[in-house]
Amino acid sequence: MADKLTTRAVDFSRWYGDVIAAAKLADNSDVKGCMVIRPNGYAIWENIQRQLDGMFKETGHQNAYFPLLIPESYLKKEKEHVEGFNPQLAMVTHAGGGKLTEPYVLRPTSETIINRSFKLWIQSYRDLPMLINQWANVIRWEMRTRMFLRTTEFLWQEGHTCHETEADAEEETLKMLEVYRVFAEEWMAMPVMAGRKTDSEKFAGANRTYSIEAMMQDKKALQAGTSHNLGQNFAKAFDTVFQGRDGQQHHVWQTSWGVSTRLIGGLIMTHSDDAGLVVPPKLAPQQVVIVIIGKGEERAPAYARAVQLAAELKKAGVRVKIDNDEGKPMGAKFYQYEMEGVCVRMDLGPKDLAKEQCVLVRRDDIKNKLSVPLGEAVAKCQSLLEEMQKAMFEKAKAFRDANTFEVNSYDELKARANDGFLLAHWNGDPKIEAQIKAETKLTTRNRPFSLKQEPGKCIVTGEPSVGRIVFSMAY
RNA sequence: CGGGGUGUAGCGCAGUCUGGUAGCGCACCUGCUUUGGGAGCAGGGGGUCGGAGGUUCGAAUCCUCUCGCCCCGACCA
Repeated sequence: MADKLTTRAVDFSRWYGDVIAAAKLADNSDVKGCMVIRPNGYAIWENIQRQLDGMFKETGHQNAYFPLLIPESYLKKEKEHVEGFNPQLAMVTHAGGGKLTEPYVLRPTSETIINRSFKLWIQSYRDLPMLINQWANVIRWEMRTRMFLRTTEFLWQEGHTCHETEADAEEETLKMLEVYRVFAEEWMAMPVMAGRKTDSEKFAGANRTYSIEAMMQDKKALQAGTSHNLGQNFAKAFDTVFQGRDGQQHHVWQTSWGVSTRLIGGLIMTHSDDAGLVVPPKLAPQQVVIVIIGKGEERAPAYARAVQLAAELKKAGVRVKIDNDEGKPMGAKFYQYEMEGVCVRMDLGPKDLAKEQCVLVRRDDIKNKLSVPLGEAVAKCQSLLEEMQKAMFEKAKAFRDANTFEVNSYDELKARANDGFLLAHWNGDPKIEAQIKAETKLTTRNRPFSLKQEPGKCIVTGEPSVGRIVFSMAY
């Protein structure tokens, strides 16, 4: 643990891996692309889950669980869907000592198997809307994997809903995208652009896909969440129908939306620094650590005081622990907690007690040591956590805004390819989009709602454009 | 699947060319000392050297085959 991390400037990718190892978030496993999520990493996921789950419940959704194994024939029912997912499927062909008559697919997403249930559950418009969410693991056979960002197996939630009208489905799609936006910005302190994906970037089987896109510290984009308006594509494939107010049978209008453990990768690449992990207080496994300083007998009074303070902090809902281990030098502990991303460190030793104060250090501002009277320490810890949450968002937002540019020619787009988010006019033709991708590696991220759409000329063809769209290098 | 790299202790590596029965740093364990930014000393535990086969009196080292992992591309949340 005494080793320093690779710095971001030297090698961003290695730095990312070093942070994950140093903060004990995850290990590689013996299965390619699959990772072991360690307690520190899983605690972040649990905090993400707890908050999002509450938000889903508030918007009327219920959790359910559907099988991991999906008959292959289900996937094949929706043409675009099967074409999109085929290369990524893992299949169970043998079980119970023999070959199966029909292979089972390990779910890459659950639209098909959930429609099988929707078909049974829904009879009339009175059963709508049907608002279901599932917390699950999924398997997608990826060529190239990266911890948290793209793993063969990942954890996620997938919302699946059915509605009476197309407008209701569209409203739901946008509502859940907004839930994601609020969660990303208020809980992850990660500014995102919410907007619509182009047809070539949309989900296989959807009519429209919306996403939230964040900017990482290397100026690459990360698609952090998606929400799809599925139209009646799956309903028609699975014959998911309801009797309408008009007495006739209609196919339901559906949505699906999801975020995954990829968010943890986004968290790391948005906020962490060369000293290690930085996590927003609202999601941090450990918010405060009290480090006892001193030798032998002189530690006892500090420890006794720390126990009191920790009890008060816990009562106030703060996740706190005390480090009274005398075996390690203080400095080593400081570096350790910085790598692990503990939000606030309180140093408490004989010198502090003599002055009735303690030293507080905020993780996103480690050079700034604050001396705080012990009587105010609990309140100060709480306010530091709140300030840190806000400061992290503001810092990330300032970075994103400083690396977002309008570009007005193809040459300029090429020249600035690695500079961040590039707002450019494009004629809407998928072929031009593909050409740009092939020539520059830049992809369209989305058409942000916040970006006022004014007509212009396509930077490649000079043809009319309805408005600028965001191009960026992406994960 | 193509290109490159690499497998020796938990991690990082040396040893391989020139075969002689495995070593270093960190981590870990015990004891003493130490404590306001990565501690010191002493002692200790842990590896059938990715796997299989071969050559040899003898293989981490040479030969053959095989497997895994990492990085770069095509694919993708």
